[in-house]
Parts: sequence; C-alpha cells; structure tokens
Amino acid sequence: MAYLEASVIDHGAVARPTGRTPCSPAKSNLSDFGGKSTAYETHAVVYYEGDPAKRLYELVRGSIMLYKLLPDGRRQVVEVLRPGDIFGLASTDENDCTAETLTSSIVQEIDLRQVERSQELQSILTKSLTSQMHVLHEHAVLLGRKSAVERVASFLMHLVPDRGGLGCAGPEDEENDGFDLQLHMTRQEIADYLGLTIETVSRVVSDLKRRGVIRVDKADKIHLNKVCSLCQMTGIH
Amino acid sequence: MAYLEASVIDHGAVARPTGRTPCSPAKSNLSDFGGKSTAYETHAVVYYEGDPAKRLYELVRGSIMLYKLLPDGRRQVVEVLRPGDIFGLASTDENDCTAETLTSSIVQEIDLRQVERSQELQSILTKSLTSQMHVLHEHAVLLGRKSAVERVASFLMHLVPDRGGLGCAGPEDEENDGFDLQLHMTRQEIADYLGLTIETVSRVVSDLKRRGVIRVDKADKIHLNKVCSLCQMTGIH
DNA sequence: CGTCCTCTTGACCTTAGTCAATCACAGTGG
DNA sequence: CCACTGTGATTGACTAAGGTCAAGAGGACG
Repeated sequence: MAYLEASVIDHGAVARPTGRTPCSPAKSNLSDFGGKSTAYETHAVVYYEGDPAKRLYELVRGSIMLYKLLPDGRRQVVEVLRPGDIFGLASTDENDCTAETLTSSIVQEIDLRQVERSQELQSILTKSLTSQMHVLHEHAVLLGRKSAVERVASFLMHLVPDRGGLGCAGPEDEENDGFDLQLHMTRQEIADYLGLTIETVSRVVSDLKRRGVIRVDKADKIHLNKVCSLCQMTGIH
Repeated sequence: MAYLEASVIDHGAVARPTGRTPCSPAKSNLSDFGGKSTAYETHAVVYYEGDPAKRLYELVRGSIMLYKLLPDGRRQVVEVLRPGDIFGLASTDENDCTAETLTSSIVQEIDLRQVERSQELQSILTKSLTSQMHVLHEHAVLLGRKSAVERVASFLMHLVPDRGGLGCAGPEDEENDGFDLQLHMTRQEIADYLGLTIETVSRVVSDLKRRGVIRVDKADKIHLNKVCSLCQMTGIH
C-alpha cells in the first residue's frame, strides 16, 4: 500500500525532527515542565505504533493524526489532534498508535517520567484525556452506526467552530450561513478516519456538491454553502 | 425500539440504587476518597446521557456498558467496563453516555469535586483513562475496518484472559486449547457494541458453530473449542 | 398450556466496496 | 514552452457484505 511504504521511507529519510525551537511564540501547557519543542514537516512520523513509549507530547501548532494498522494494510485513523491536545501516553510500554503530521507542526515533548512527579501535569492530563475520550465516544457512534453521508457530513461539521454541537445556536444570519474549510487531509486519510473507502468519500463529496450543499474549490478546500443544511445530514437531528 | 422504552421505564421504576453497602468485601481504588458503595440490579441505569455529571464512579464488581443514542434510536455501545474501571468523568458538565449495568454490579461513587483535591486520585485517573483510551483505539479499528466475522471473533477473544494480545504466548497445551465464556450480553447489546445488527451477530455465531470453532451451550454461554483458531479470525494476524 | 421474549433462519434489497478507466494538476526535463 | 510522468481524485460498472423484513423456533414463566 502506497501510504505505508511512504511512511516507512519517511522514517529514515525525511521525517526526522529538525530539533529547532519554533520561531514564532506558541503557548504550550507542557512547556513549564521542561523538554523541548520540535518542528515536523507535513507527513512526518512523530512515533510508530509498537515503538517504546518514552515521551509525552503536546501538539502546539498544526495537525496530527493517530492511526493503527492491521497486518494486511487496512488502516484506521483513530484520532485527529488539534493544537493543545496531548498524546503519547500509553497503557503499556509501547505506543499503541502511529502519530503522523497532517500539516507542518510544532510539538512540545517532555519525558514520560515527569508525569508521576508533577501534580499540575496530572491535572492537565486528566482534562485532556477526558476531552479526547469524549471525541472517541462520538467517533465510535460515527463508525458503528452512521451512513456514509452522515459520516462525511459529521466530519465537515466538526471543522466548523461552535456549530453542530449540543449548544449550537444555529446560524447567526439565516441568509448568510456559509463557511470556508481547509481540510489538510487527503481523501485516503479522510476515508481511513471515517471507516470508508476513498471512492465512497469522493462520491459523497461529489453528491453534496451536486446537491448544492458544498462547493469544492480544491480537493482540499471546501466551502459550505449552508452550514445548517449540512448539519441536518449528520444523523444527530 | 424495545430496549429504549425498557430503559426509560427502568429510570423511574426499577433502576434506582438500593444504597446499601456490598455484603462481601471488595477492593476499590476510590474507597479511600469517601463516597458510598451502591449495588445495582441487572439492566439498571447508573446515569443517563445528558444528565448533569456530579459523580465519579468505579465499577467494583459486575459489568457495565456505556452507550450513546442517536435521535432515531440507533445505539452504539462505546465501552464495556470491567471491575476496576473508572467512569463518569465528563469533559462538559453533562454525561456524554448512558451507563447501564449488564449484570448486577457494585459501584463505588464519589463526588466529582474530589478530583481536583487529590493528587493520588488524579494519578489513578490518568492510568485508568489511558487504558480505556487504548481499548477505544482498538475498538475504532474494529468498527471502522473489520468484517462481521472479525468483529465477533475479536469480541470473543477479548473475553479470554491473557490471549490474543501482542504478548500472547499461544496455547499452553496444543491439544487442549478450549475456553468457556459467559457473555452477560444479549445479542442486541453485542450487535450495538460491534456496530452490527442482531441478525448478523446471530448468523456469524451460527456460522462459527457450524465450522466447529465454538459450541453454543446457551445463547450467552459459549465454549471456544480452539482459542487459537478463533484468534486467527480476528484480523490481527 | 399459552404468552412473551429473545434468538435464529430465510429471502430479498441496499449500501458501500472492488476493480478499472479517466481526469486534473503539479512537477520535471528536454 | 510544452510533452511526459506521477500522484491523487473522480466516475462508472459490477459485486459482495451486511441490513431489512418476515416467519418460525426455543425457553422461561405464570
């Protein structure tokens, strides 16, 4: 499988961290606990599933996905992280997922052994894990119970801030309820996140386009014409 | 939908905690932090999705599932808890799942506000959340990428201690690799956990029976004839 | 013995997957 | 500047896996 080979090549040739600190200031919850800030290129691997877990990471800027592979090459992207998310914590001594950047990213890295030492760190961790758990629960519903259209609609809605949630206030302006999205994911990555094939994702996107719900400026850049009508297709209404 | 109505009836009529302490001694990680121990009947609801989150719970004995419902009645069981698991922590002020017992259970309950106060509690929490996260990641792979047979095989394998994992040593005795399981879940609950329909679960179980991999003594009492051959069907080999 | 409930089985249908051809676009090199 | 190549995305035709609907079997219980 193409992406698998690419990743393996990355490991040795491309994806190694540059080790320099970010040039622009970026807030990090973990920076108070020492460690270093590292920049990663797009599609660089931070760590591999099965590697020994040695560090705790915080995504400071950019976007990172965590995925698991089955031996025959099937892939499931289990989380798509946003700035502020903490990752790398493992219940065994090995990482249970591979962490790969979707865009160039800045990551704050500290030693895992710090975790036992700091009370404040534990508190931050609890909050972060709880919120990731919540996302994972929602995602389980998506993977287990939603149709292809509902999955894609849910995926797009998650990229719209303050909309589609329980406390969604609806559109501010009924007549002007559009939104511009930059996905930062290929069709393959979206498919592996939503438990679909690349062809199905493509077909659903084309269909939404045909029905006037979205406009596709670039494969990667999508305009939602009416957020509310897309939200109606997520299965949560 | 039948189970939905049943749950709603339970809420008022059956499922309320009896409030008595367990008669037999049971170790609990949370018992040091005060609170009370509560016994629940089979299919009792500990809390509902959307209810205000006020308490932190530890399953001391028995079995509990966490599930989410879509407005049209589709259900996804997102976790099946075992003794020692901690639940009830929410990222908002509302529970994101319904918690319902699968068997009669004993639950240790403490006030959520305790969490901020105790360092030791935070530490316990971090460990528990991390391990639940690991399970959720695996489950995402199951829901997103596995076939019906692989899902059922994985489900059954998870009920066999020390087998099927990464460090699985294989059968101790090649000729005598059987195992007896008590599921404690209806076909509907299994289906909702695995993202399948009740009919598909039933068909897969019948098929495994026909192929001699399992023996079905009762609907929820299954004997695995050869653990290793079932493990071969989980998709992880 | 009848009722209720869950589970099983069969027939049929729908959804999404598979396979393959084509398109679009960016980068490369003559 | 433009043909060539490679990659990712789209589309179409077909297939297969699992869902739907309906009927019947098997237990538990009053």
